[in-house]
Amino acid sequence: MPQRIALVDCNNFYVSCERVFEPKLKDTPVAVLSNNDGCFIARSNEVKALGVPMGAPAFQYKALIRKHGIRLFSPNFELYGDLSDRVFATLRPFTEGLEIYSIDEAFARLPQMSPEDSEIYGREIRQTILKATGIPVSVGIASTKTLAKVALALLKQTPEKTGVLDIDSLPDLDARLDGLPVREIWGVGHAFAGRLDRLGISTAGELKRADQGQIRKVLHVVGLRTVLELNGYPCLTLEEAHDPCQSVLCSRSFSREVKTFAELSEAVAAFTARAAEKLRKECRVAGVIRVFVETNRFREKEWYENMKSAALPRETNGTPDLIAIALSALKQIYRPGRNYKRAGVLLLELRDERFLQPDLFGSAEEMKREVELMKVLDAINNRFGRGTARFLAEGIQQSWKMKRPMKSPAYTTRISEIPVAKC
DNA sequence: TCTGGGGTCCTAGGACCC
DNA sequence: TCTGGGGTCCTAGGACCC
Repeated sequence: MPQRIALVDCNNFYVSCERVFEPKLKDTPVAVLSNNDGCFIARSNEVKALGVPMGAPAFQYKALIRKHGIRLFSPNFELYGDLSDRVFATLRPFTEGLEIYSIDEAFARLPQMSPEDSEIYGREIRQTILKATGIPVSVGIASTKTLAKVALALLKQTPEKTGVLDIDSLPDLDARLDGLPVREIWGVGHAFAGRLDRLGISTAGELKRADQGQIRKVLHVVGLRTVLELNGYPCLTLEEAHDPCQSVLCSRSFSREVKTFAELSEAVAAFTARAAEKLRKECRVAGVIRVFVETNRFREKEWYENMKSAALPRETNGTPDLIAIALSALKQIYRPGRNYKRAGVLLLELRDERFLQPDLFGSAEEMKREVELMKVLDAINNRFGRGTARFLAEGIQQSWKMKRPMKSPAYTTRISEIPVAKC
């Protein structure tokens, strides 16, 4: 019997998180915007039905927002991350292996059972997660990851909202695949869909039956794997272990345009500090740091972007060393007279911090002191909130900082913000 | 006026080496 | 006049995902 893979996907996840703590928002139009309240990054079904696409800029929909009373939120990733942890902790006991794929979805290996039984099992998972966390999920079940994704796509087409589908329970699967646009397939993006269209392939069914040699030529091995998976041959394994990360990125758009080197360097220092913090949390050290800046690509006639990578004299995850290198890299790409809208810091060539060793001219003592200092810094910021203790280079006012005026409280992670029950 | 952020993997092409 | 072949490493860019 082939393996059973379930894809558990949280419905409209960020919106669902907000609704957990404001139940009256159920069945009303709700959306979550990106930082600076720029774009739609999550939409309730009601907002989707109004025709607001994913990633749409909010300012273009002002009239619609007002007309339908769409309730907007600034993003609250602290809340979403915590609820995500709870959802997957609830899911885990139902599975024989779990791959947490993103903040709102996970692949799970299910015990062997028939499609009928697996749907019953899926509904039990759904009920349990809903009861434990308040988050509604959908479950797609199949013999490969790609087909489990297809099951979810087919689920969305069906009017009856059971929320669970085992693809092998469908008597008319081939007909359903012929009705599914190829762009809906996991692994087929904008560019691949265009190339497939030129081959006369526009549906999932056609892709499944496509000539594999031709696919390999046009979409390379990545596309070939997708075709094999559609045919029930697993090519993508369940990645149960959390792979150590290969890179750490911190980038932000500014709330306004930034002109001076002083302000830009504050921002880059702050992003570096944040990236270093993430690095330490993952117990990694970086060998290379890359800094990039960008003007507003929607407005500037002469759009400017540039980046500079710099090797670190020794691998580290200490904020002061990283800031020093980042700022000297920034100096090389900063051009006066530009209006910068975005900047970022990328840490690369990461390694496990256990392999850290002092460089030829540094002392082990010094290194130890730095590690201790970072531990204290992280402990303070964990306890009292991010940025409580920071480096002067990051600035004090930080007036360029992104804005989140409509953010909900950190209901589940800050003692001062937990909901209060009133009788 | 106002357009997100964080990742991974793969390929192509150039530099360089023997 | 005649000017190889194979390998690795690096980087940039493309493609995908949520």
